[in-house]
Amino acid sequence: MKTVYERADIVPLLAEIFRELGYEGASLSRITERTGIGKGSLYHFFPGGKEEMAGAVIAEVDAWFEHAVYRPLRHDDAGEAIAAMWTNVNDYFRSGGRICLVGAFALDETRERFSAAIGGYFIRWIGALRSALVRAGYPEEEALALAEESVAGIQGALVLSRALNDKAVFTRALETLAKRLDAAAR
Amino acid sequence: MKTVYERADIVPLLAEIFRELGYEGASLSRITERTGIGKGSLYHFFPGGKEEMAGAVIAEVDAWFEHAVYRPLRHDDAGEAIAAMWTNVNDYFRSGGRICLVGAFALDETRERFSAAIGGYFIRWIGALRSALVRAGYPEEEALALAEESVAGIQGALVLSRALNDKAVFTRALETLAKRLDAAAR
DNA sequence: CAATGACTGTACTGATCGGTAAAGTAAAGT
DNA sequence: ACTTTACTTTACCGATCAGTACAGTCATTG
Repeated sequence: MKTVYERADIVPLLAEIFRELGYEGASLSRITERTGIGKGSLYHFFPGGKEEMAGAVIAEVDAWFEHAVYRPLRHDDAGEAIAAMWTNVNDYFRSGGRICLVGAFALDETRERFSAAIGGYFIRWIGALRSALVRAGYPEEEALALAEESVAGIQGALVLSRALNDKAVFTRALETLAKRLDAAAR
Repeated sequence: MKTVYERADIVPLLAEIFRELGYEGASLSRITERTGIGKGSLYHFFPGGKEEMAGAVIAEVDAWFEHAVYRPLRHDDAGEAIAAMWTNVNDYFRSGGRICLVGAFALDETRERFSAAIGGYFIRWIGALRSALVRAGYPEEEALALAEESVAGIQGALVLSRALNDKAVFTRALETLAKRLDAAAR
């Protein structure tokens, strides 16, 4: 028997593994064990090895956010896009049950390998949210500060809810952050 | 020539290494390489190996916060203790140049090994801050929400400032969080 | 049906992993 | 001076690491 994969099918599996184990913790044998995909196949799709795999995962995460969050924030109705951001973020991170791969990579030496991609992810998130807040009527400076605070707040909520093993911490934090943007808008 | 160490001298060195490389990334050979301490010595002080080393590091971090932050928050003048927390936290994390080891461990599977210690660290931080806020005049519920938000905000600021490689993000975030506690107190 | 090219499975490499064993060294206790 | 204790150094172990090589297997194409 022989199961045939496509690169696009593999990346989400890799994403889940890197998320749970981190870059160093995700060894090739654990990857093959949990995906059922042999080393031969992995190196066929990712000749650059583990680093290329992690790079592909970051790129896919980035693409998802770009499509589902950043672009709406930049171009759609500001209020709707911001509201959609909160629900999309809550769903994406499974109410705190899933962590942010990019944020996790930023914390250890893995950052050195992917600093451009990691930086870009957050820069664009903050920039897109800032843009929406400006369109919603905030002054430039306040919009930037609030955007930065919101993105940091999400990352912190992920750390805290995982540390306390309590999803409620995450959803509660998102609600507080969302209300702050609404409240300040009036 | 023979250099003799004490356990208490080694733990801070280990702390810096685990912080930078993460639990999985901190291999024994990299530890001996960076500290100059041989495996024999390490296993003499930490018979439980890497896991005991990381446990000792967490315990020391925890003890520092307990002494420098949590205890003042619980027993000293509320306003002063909160103000001291912000400056101590800013110094401890070197204005964002240093990450929170406990927070980093919470994000990957390392959490499984140390879940009790990790959970306790944050529970006590939030509890102590909550206590100070109550003494400062906040109603119980609001105090808890603000404490949780502050601790999460610090963790998020560390992630973000490291991702953007920009210490200003961290200090700015701390100022915003500090002002929120002050503002709500009036 | 033959040949091609995309993909998989297996077997392997040298390096490094966490951990162990024991000889060696220095200082303190007697 | 001799022993004990504390610590370091060196050498080693089996397991696992990332990565490579290549024969085998299939669907597609001519």
